[in-house]
Amino acid sequence: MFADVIVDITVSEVDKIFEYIVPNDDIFVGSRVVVPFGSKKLCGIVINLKEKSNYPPNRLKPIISVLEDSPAVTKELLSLMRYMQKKYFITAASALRLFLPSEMRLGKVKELTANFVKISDGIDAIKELENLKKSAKQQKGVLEFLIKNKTAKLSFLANEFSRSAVNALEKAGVLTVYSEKISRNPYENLNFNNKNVTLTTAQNDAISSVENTDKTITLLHGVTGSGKTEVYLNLISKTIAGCKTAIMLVPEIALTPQMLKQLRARFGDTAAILHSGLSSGEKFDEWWRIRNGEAKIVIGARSAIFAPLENIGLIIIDEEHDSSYVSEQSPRYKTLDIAIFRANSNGAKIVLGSATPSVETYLKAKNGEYNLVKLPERINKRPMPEIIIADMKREVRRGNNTMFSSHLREELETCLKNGNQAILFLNQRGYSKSVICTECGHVHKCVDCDVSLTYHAEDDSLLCHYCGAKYKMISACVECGSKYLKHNGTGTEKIVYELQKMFPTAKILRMDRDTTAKKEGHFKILNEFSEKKADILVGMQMIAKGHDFPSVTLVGILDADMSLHFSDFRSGERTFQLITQVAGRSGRADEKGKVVLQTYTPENFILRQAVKYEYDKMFEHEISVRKATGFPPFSDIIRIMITSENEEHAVAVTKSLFNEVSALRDRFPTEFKFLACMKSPIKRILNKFRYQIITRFSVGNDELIYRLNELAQKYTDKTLTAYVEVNPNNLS
DNA sequence: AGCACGCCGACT
DNA sequence: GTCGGCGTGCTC
Repeated sequence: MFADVIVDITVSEVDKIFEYIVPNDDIFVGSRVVVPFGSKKLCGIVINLKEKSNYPPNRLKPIISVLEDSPAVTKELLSLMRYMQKKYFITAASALRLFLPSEMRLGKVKELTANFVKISDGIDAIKELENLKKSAKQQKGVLEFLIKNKTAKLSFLANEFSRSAVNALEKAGVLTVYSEKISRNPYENLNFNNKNVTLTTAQNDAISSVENTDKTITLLHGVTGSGKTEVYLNLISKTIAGCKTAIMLVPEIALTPQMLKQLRARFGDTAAILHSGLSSGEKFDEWWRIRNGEAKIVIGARSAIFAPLENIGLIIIDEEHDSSYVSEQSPRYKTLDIAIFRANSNGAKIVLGSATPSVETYLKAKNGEYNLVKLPERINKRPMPEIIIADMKREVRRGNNTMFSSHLREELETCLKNGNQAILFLNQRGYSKSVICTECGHVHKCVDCDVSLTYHAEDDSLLCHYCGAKYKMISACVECGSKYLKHNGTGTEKIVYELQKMFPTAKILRMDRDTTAKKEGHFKILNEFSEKKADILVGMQMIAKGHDFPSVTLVGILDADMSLHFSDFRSGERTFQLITQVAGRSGRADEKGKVVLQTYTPENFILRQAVKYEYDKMFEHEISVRKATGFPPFSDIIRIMITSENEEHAVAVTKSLFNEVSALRDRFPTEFKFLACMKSPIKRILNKFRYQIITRFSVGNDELIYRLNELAQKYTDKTLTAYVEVNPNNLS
């Protein structure tokens, strides 16, 4: 027998099938194997078994070994691999890597073992207990425990009683110490409290709508606090009861623990967690629990969509509008594409949940392509928090040049006086956005990127937020030597500093990438805040996502304009989503929440709708603009990005690529709506110059996208990369 | 991606 | 005369 094998090398030159001789019969399609490849041994996946080979028999080599008794990759995932290969122009090997924990590359499988203790065979433990010396209290304890529980972890016994007591008993032959494979259990110290909830009529209606629709995808449009999570949990419960499995995706790793908590409370160990933040060992163990059917529910961030579940009945994508569902680095896949593929091959349903769906999704729901379900009211009919606009132009006119409007200041005072908590939101980390010389106007930039450096007061450094480079703070301008440097733009660090001056006794916490860098950093800060150990939490977008703080009564959005005037066709809807999400953090318990939204453009249409929670009006407005301008969802924006350390080379390649794409446009004139080439807005990152060709054409023209990919690949070599992005999240 | 094979310059 | 530079091409 012969096997078609994909070897674990992710370059396009080796993206083909290699044939091997199968030495014995314990092999399946999807099995992981070790094969000789040139002068090396490599790991590979069997994608086909056959009786005949096309390759010269004298050059065929045999498979060295089969790594597991059962196939690691299911047939469904193998066909997903082929789908992704075509759709995203990626190698089979890089698709397969998404399906397997990284532990399983190179065949370096580590299993975690622990030492266990049991009563030795043929020993009468009760008798031994009587024979113990009266002084041997610890040994007595160990024996009694083992009589009750049969086995125990050595580390547990050593801790609870004493290591020497166990040693003594082992020496006497009463106990045996043995080692056994164990599963790591991520978040095992989460405590679960199962509360029984009665569903509202709206929630029940939503559930039956998902169950009864003949459409694959349901959009669950529920305002913040409308109880979407309960709907998810019930749908999962019904899926499991029907002997099927479920995947639940949340936008951020930081949100998985609290979701897992709720799933474990209800479903126990059948819930598994899968995301890139787990240690590789944890990931490996959870992956196998899913693969062998022990776990039937998978919770995770984007990559959990590749969970090795079989017989999937339900896929939930919570906060579907979130940009994290699109992978920005290669392989650039869209989570919904994958979800639809898997739903189709399993006969599963997809539920997209959001308070502020992306306009693309909402349009499809309104057009009847998706089933649309609404949860228009908050649980217990709590009112939505009141959003007050603070006009910062007027503040400036009154001589207030701080980041705090008088309105926000007053609200903060009342909030603190009443012993409540506040959250302040700002989308800029660090102390100041940039450092500028007041004499010559030079802005200090990163050596490798065309990006201004952000000052971080914490360690008196300048940080590049694109490549992560860290520099010592300068004392004089590098251009003219002037000592008069000015900080431009305010970041979270500076906000904390100024807040502390305003409210000297208040305890303030800051949450951004800098303070959460350590493992479980999120947890620590959020816990501290929810335990009311701090009065004010200052942070970036991450604090806006799904965390519940019952005593928060005030939310301040310090700079609502920052995202609004971002030069991106999605900035309007993004701003609306952000405001709604942040506002949702306020007034969760009995007290009504308030939101102060600071802006220099209070007349802006999007802001005025956000204040009234008028999602539909925002949608109508956005969709009419997109229709008039031919932007998504009425077209796909395709960007070909050309990056190289050699600028001339990049320019030359951009030109020839542009000519080729132009020729393509001339052949399909009705498809193309726009075509241009230009320098990228950030023209250099990590010492690579960035040029781009931007085009818009008819929605879903996979054929054309494939051709552009072919063109881009043709120009890619060691010194230059060209790649295609479809509807990228940002165009910088 | 590795790695071997292979053809030209600086050295003991 | 030999060591080694990294260009080119192959891996079932």
